[in-house]
Amino acid sequence: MVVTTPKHSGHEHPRPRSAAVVDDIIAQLCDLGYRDTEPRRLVISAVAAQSRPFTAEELCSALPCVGRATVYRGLRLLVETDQVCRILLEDHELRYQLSQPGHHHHLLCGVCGASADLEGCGAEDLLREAAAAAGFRMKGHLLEVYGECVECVED
Amino acid sequence: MVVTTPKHSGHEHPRPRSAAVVDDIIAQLCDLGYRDTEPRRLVISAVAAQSRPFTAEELCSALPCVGRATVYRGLRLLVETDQVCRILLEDHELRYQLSQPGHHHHLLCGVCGASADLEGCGAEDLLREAAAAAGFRMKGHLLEVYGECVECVED
DNA sequence: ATAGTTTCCGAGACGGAGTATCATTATGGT
DNA sequence: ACCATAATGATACTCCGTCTCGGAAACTAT
Repeated sequence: MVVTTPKHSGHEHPRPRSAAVVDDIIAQLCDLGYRDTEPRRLVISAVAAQSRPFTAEELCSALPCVGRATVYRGLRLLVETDQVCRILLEDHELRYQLSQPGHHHHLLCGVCGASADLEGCGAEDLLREAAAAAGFRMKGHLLEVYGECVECVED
Repeated sequence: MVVTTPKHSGHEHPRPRSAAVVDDIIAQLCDLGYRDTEPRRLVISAVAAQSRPFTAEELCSALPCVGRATVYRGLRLLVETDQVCRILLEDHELRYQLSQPGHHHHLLCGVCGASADLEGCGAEDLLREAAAAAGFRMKGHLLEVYGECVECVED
C-alpha cells in the first residue's frame, strides 16, 4: 500500500511517490558513506508510509520482519541526518515524522494526532531577546504547540 | 498543629529557610486533603535544598531513608499541585525544580545546569496567532530555552 | 567474478526510569 | 483511644531504548 497522504497545506511541490522518497533518502545516506541495505530501505519505506507522527514501537510492529534494534538504529540515523524529526507530545511521548529538513516547529492535534509544520513564526528572535535581557545566550530551544486542528475544531 | 522542627542541626542555605518552605507547602497540601507525613516532609525538604534542577533519581539518592516509590509519588504530587515544575533538557532528560506557581518557561544553561525563569516573553500570543493562521486552535505548548548563563558566558 | 574489508543485521541481554502491587504503618477525625 | 483510610516501602514489573556479538551482507580492489 503506497499511500501518500498529503498534509494540510496549500502550496506543495509534488511529493515524490514513496519509492522515490526511499531512493532519494538512500542516495543521501550513501553520499554520507552509509550503505544501501534492504532493512534500511524497509524502514524508510515504512516511515514514508505513515500519515501521522508515529512511535518507534509502532514502526517495529509495522516491520515484523526487521529487527527491533535495526528499526531503532535506522530511525536514529534518519533523525541525525535530518530526514526525520522528533516530536514530543504533551505526555512526553516521543514520536517521529518524515520532515522537510530545516528548523521548524509542530502544531499537534490532541484529538486526531495530526501534525502541521509551523515555520518562521518569529518566536525565535523574541526568545533570544528575552534571554539576552537575562544575560543568557540562547543557543537552542524546544518548542511544540498543542491544540486542535481545523477538522477537529469543526466537529 | 504540631510544627516539627526538621532536620538535625547544621548548615543552612542562603535561601528562605528550608523549614518555612516545607511548612508552607505542607500546609497547602493539607488544605487539599493530603496528610502531613514525615516522608513527605523529607521529600519537600530535599527538593527545597536543591540549587539546580534535579532528577528524580538524584532525589532518591539524597533520601536513602525514603522509599523510591514514595519519592516519585511525592514529586508527582508536587508537580500536580504546581509547587514543582518539570524541566526538559535538550537530551530529553527530565528534571525538576521548586517553582513559583504560574505559567513560565526556563532558560537552561548547558554548562553549569542552572536555570532561570522566563516570564511574559510574549511568545504565547505570537504562537497562538501563527497557529490560528493554520486553522489551528492552540491550547498549550512546551517551550524550553537552551544556552549559557551569564557566568558561563563570561568564562 | 572473487576475495577481503567493513558495515550492518538480528536476537536477545541489559539498563534506566517510572509505575503497580500489596501488606503494613501512620495519620487525623471522632 | 478508636478506626477508617491515606500513605509508605519493598519489590516486581513495564516500557523504551541501547549494547553485545556472532554471522551476513555490501562495497572495494584485484
